[in-house]
Amino acid sequence: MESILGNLRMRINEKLYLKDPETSVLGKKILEHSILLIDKMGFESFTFKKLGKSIGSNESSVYRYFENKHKLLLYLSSWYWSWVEYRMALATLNIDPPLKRLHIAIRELTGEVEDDDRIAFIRESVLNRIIIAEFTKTFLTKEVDEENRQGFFLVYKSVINRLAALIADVNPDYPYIKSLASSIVEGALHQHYLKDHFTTITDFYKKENDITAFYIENINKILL
Amino acid sequence: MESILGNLRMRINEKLYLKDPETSVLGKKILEHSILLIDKMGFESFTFKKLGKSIGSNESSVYRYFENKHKLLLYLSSWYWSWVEYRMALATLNIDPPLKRLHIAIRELTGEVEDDDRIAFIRESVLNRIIIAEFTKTFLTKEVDEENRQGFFLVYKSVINRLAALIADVNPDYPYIKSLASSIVEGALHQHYLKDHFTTITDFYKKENDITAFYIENINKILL
DNA sequence: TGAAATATGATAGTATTACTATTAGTTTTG
DNA sequence: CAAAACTAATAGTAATACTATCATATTTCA
Repeated sequence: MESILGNLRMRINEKLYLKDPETSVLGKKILEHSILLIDKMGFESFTFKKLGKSIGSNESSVYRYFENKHKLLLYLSSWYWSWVEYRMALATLNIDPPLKRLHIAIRELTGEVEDDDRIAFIRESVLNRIIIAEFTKTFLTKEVDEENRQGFFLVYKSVINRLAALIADVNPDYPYIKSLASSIVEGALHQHYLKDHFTTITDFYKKENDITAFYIENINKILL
Repeated sequence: MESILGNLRMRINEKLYLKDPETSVLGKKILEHSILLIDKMGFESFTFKKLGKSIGSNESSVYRYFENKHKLLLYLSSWYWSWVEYRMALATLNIDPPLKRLHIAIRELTGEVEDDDRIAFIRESVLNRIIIAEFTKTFLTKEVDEENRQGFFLVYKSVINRLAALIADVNPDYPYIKSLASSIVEGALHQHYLKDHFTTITDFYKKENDITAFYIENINKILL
């Protein structure tokens, strides 16, 4: 298996930060509290001034780590997808039957997220809510092509391509492997959002979660 | 068939505007040029000041029609989904075989959009690009629940429920009818975006468009 | 027709945002 | 223990997202 399993540092593009936030106490506080604040007030209302205040520090100190809040969100997103990729790789490790491996990967990508206590300053369950509510906005911008060229979405695309590879192991003749993979990853976020805010257009309700079953049942019918 | 076929006025929640833009020359200019401007510069850079200038008018005049640019985008989105709903209803009219009717609806929802010359001040092909790039942002906000309660997303949900009804006609026993419908509507927008900006995670390329085939093939396998 | 109502355009003003720059103090490190 | 690096605080700028006011032009309808 790849080097991804060796350590718990996430793959994050260096151009996303000015100073690596994982290397200092203040940096980790910025990550921890930016997640909590964005979750609480939404990305549009979130500002570096408010973040500075909430960590007993200052706007200008936050700016020394991140150019702007968009880059910070890209950083948190990369962190998240890198963490998901790691969990996906780990969960499918040593699983030989391709279909079983695919199901396990889909479970990791579409299921509920629990906190990972190995990383104290990131609340993964909260970060997951941010990804559901805010991630799509990171690429729906006029700067996508330039930022994509700079590699800001590499980890996200890597997760999708990993899923695509597992799909290909099950049925290499299916003609839309990549679109199926990207549909599942994005669609799962969307269904989670709908279950919390638009219950009349999903079959899922707050507590009970069959989103994983929905995707597994569909992919079985599509590929087999 | 419903009253929707009787006239070409779109179903738009009255709380979305202060003064109905379809009732005046200036109002129609606001609609026409806001579409062109948002498409050109992206929603984040778009301002009422720039819009006023581009129509040879004034910021304050635009504010007399719309409270803010978010409401304007909600207005344009409602207009779009209302137009799609109308086209969907028309295209499936008098088509009896349920599967054929479903395929036709999916073609309307996932295919390329051409301008509708009956409405001079709306360039539907451009509005479609805006929906692909900006619509998702209209509901990924902290105000969703309140705005949903006010009915700002009724037309969108109506399109999805109409698709869900067509799915139920083909296979009423499928357990995830609504989620399948919402996945297709949102997923099609996403795949169109990917084909223009993230070619490594779709099977579709700029010119050639098989997005419709992707959804029809999948839904056949899922439902039959 | 002419007064009243309505619509538009222009300007000014406010609070907030998204920064940049500077400086002074504090902590780390070689 | 001196130099370097880091942090906090403050001030300042341009742009945004409005609100308010007023003058003028246009419409309407009595």
